[in-house]
Amino acid sequence: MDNINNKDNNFQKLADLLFPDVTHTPDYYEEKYPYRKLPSKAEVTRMAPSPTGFMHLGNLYSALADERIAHKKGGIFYLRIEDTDEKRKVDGAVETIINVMRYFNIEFDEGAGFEDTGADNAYGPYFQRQRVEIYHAYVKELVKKGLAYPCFCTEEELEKTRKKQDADKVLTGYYGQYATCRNLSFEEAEANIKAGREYVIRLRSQGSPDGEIIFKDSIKGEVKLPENIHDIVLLKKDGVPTYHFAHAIDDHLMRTTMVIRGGEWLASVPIHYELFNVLGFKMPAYGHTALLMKFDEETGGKRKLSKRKDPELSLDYYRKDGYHPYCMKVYLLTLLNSNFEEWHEKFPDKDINEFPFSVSKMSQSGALFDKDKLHNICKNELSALTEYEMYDFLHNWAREHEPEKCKTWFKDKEKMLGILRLYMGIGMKRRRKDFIYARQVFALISYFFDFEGEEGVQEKDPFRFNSSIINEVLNEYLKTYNHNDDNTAWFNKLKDIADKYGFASDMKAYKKEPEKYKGNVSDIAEIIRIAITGRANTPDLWAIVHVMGQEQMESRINKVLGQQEN
RNA sequence: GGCUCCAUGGUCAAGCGGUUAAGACAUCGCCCUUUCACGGCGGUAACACGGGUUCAAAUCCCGUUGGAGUCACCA
Repeated sequence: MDNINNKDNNFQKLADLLFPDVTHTPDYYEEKYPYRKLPSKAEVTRMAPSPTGFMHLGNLYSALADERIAHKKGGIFYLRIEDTDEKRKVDGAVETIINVMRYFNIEFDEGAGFEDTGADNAYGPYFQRQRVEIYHAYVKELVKKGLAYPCFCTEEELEKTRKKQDADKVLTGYYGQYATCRNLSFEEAEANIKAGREYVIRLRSQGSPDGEIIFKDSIKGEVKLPENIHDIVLLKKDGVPTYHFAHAIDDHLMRTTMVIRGGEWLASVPIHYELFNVLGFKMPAYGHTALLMKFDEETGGKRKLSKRKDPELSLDYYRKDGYHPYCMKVYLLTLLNSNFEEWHEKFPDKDINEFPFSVSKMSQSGALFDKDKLHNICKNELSALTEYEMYDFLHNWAREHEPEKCKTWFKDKEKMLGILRLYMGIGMKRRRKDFIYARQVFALISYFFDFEGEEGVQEKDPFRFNSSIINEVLNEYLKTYNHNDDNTAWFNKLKDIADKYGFASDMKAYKKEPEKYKGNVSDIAEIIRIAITGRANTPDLWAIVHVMGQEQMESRINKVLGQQEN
């Protein structure tokens, strides 16, 4: 009995030695951060990035899930910055994160960066580095209970035992008999500290090697995992917590009810399980999302998105190319909830935020990022905009990414609107679907503007006839052209050209006996189209000429005629 | 390698013991069309393999194989 008391006493002494300045107890914080008063079923979720400022599609993917889960039932979605690793810090990252999320229409209710915005922010601070005294209070408590201890092992020593474990083919790590600092006496620890040796604080794991936990994941269902037996690091030598420990404290104190995170975290659930247990916290619900995958050209297989290897999947990239945020959201939602696509098609006019998002409908296996699908969605969504919305979207994008064109192309608003109407098929029976993203749109319509600088014919859309035919057709076209012709009269002239040079003006006749002709009226139109626009695919030619004007059209054709003669 | 998760067409996916195995993207063909598109119709194409359980298996169980994730004083 004396022995036990003595031991407890030593833990208390150790705790005071380690954390002489910690005055608050866990109870203080429990009271300071009470349970949130929220409607029933409302979830509290969060996004918790490290402040590198780099975000890729995968981050948006799970942030969107978090946001939907919180906001569909009046919950809270907040931003916490996990800046415990000094090396990862990048200036301005928080602003970047908030701005990127805002670009995609994902708003936080509170958190980092919202200190002066009138948000409640009652559960802050939201930067982990500003929370060290909180972490210390809890660690001190653990030390006092004998559930944590200082470890003085150096990196070299750790490396040495790891190698030995490897050689012996046993589990690597700091646990059991390998956890040498576990049983240091108070006096030894005290001597080490007085000698100025650096140390970390480790958990004294209570797990057993053949223990098993059954964990219920909101997405994956029941998962059997081995108990944690590692004496994991709680506080690094600079006194800052590791991710695991900070996660337990923060999500408990910030009263998070559901943690949606990437599947790469599933393997550390046993650690979190023990941590919550040892701290006396109730675990939040967890949903481990399937990772968004990418086809790897090198290996010919799938792998998770990597920020180093896939810069083209960074959210910045999508902004730079001018993908409309709404389209991105629709795409991600179709990946996130398999029934979304159907719902969206059924109720195209409903706000996508009204979709009953469901965690249980989330995919189990990793979806391959599919650019074709994204583009298809972009085409569809963009074709539903008005020309004015499109104008504003392009204008805003250009202001940031194409400042030159922003000045020149948008000088004549009516002209630009005319082009957009033409390309979007506004006023036609059906909308066209040519537009995918801003940069692509600019490339599509460039011939209306960069007329002088650009060469006539783009390589991928070359003429399919020889130059003498092209010359004949173009010359005849210019000769007979009358800017006052209406669409029908204009097209009849194309037919005349067809007849004159051995092309079929009647499609049905052509189909019956194609060998009798050089081609058909469609080929005539193609030649003229390519000459004027440099492209084989454009909207109605007559309309194009009436937006660009006769002069520009003629100048363009003459230029091609000049090239053909050389 | 240990542990874990996953496995339906090229891609995303419905499917929860009995289906002609949906749908979307991509692809191909036809139709519509005075040119480009849009649109309409149709085609090709899948339950990884092997054992069970069952009257009946894509569906449940066990193995195999394959893919992915993770094993830090990074998150």
